[in-house]
Amino acid sequence: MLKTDNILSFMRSTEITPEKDGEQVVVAGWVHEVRDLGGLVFIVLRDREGFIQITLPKKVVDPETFRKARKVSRESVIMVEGTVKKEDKAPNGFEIIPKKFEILNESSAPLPLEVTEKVPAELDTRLDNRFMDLRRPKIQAIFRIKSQIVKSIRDFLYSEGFIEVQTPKIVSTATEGGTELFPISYFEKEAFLNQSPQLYKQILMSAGFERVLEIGPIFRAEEHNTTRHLNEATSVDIEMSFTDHEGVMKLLERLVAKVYEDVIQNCEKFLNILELKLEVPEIPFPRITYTSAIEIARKSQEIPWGEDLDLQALKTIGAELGGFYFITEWPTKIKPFYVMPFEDEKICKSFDLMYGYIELASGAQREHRYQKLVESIKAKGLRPESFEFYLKAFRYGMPPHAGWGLGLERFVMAMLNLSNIREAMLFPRDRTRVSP
RNA sequence: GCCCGGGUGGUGUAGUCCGGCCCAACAUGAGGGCCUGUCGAGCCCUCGCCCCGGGUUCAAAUCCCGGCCCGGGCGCCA
Repeated sequence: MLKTDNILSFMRSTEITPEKDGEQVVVAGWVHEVRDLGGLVFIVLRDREGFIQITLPKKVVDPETFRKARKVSRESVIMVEGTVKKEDKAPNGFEIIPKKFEILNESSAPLPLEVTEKVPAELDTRLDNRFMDLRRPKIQAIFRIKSQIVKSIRDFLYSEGFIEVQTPKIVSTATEGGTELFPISYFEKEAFLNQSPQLYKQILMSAGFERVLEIGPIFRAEEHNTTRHLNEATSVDIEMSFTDHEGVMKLLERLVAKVYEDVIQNCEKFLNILELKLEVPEIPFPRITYTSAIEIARKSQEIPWGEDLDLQALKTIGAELGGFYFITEWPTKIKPFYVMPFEDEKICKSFDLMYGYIELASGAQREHRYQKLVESIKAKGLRPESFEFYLKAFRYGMPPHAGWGLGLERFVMAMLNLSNIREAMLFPRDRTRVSP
């Protein structure tokens, strides 16, 4: 029977070295492969950190253990107690000769996809069987790095005096216009899943939090079907009082550089698994105005001033600039109502952080003057009455403020050079997928 | 929403253009066997597939129609 003290004392693959030769250990994990040579059986055990070879010479191990081990199905969960043996012929220079070999849970066969990566699987098949897809070290590496990215973002922003908050995901109004919202059934009322914490983090500026951070889900009901859109994504949002767009751009580029530093320092193993070599991007990032950006885009297409940049335009600009850069001074009419215009009201204090042709973040100094804000809402064809809960916060002392929202999965995608944003989400929600 | 492309063993592909040589091939896998140094082990035997429904035809994986599902691009969007 399984002993609980074993569960508490088992070692992970990376904790064992050839120097532990002769020591008794307990290891646990999945049967990655079984190589049965007749009188000698090798079992490759896979755990969270790597692989361990379990070696069963017929003449050495007990016959019952030998029989059980050579018949165990791939991906079964096992716990092995045995002796570490220094062995140059074994991977990592050691192997384990088992005394006890316990099958904690037998796996069915055949498997829905190959964890060993001998046969590729399509993304759709992989996502349908994500629990197994995620067993592949390459896939797990993406989420180990994503975890580090989130930790790094938190650490950095906490050190800059940010307070982490949680704002509602169920909201009553179609907030910013632009994107489509998912309607939900909320008792007798109409409600939606929130597309962004924008209005709430601004209200918190009025509340005096001064610097807030939120990492949470956002929902977009767009019927897009591309490799860089999700219907549920994670947004890293910040809002900061007593600063302008320049202030939050500087914060953002420092954050990006810090995240790269931390990932390079702490995720070497996972970067190696992904065969990636990262460099900390140099800051400050180049800044180009919208007006000069369309000048570049005009090399390959017609584009009138005031139009949003389409993919073709962004590809032309991205090819010229490469890496990280900001596009600033956008036309006011293509940005949301809450952005602060310049003196010349045709352009606004809005910026996008780009990586190549991918938009990673978008931010601005916000309009904090009540009357101007109401006018701006009207100018977008929206009704100020439906924003009363928000506008109220601007009537009783709203400091000047600025902020941005960074798409976490897009950031992961950019850093790890993933070809599809779905790869950056454990259980992606797209146009057709709601399960698993 | 628009435009392309596609659905063949558990998985990934070939075959479809030009119907018959396909009661469908290859790899991986699964079941069994041999083998004491494998590390994508090797070798032998066996198992398993044409998305669904109509139609054309002597004959359909292949051609036509409808449906369902999926992928990509555009638009929109972060």
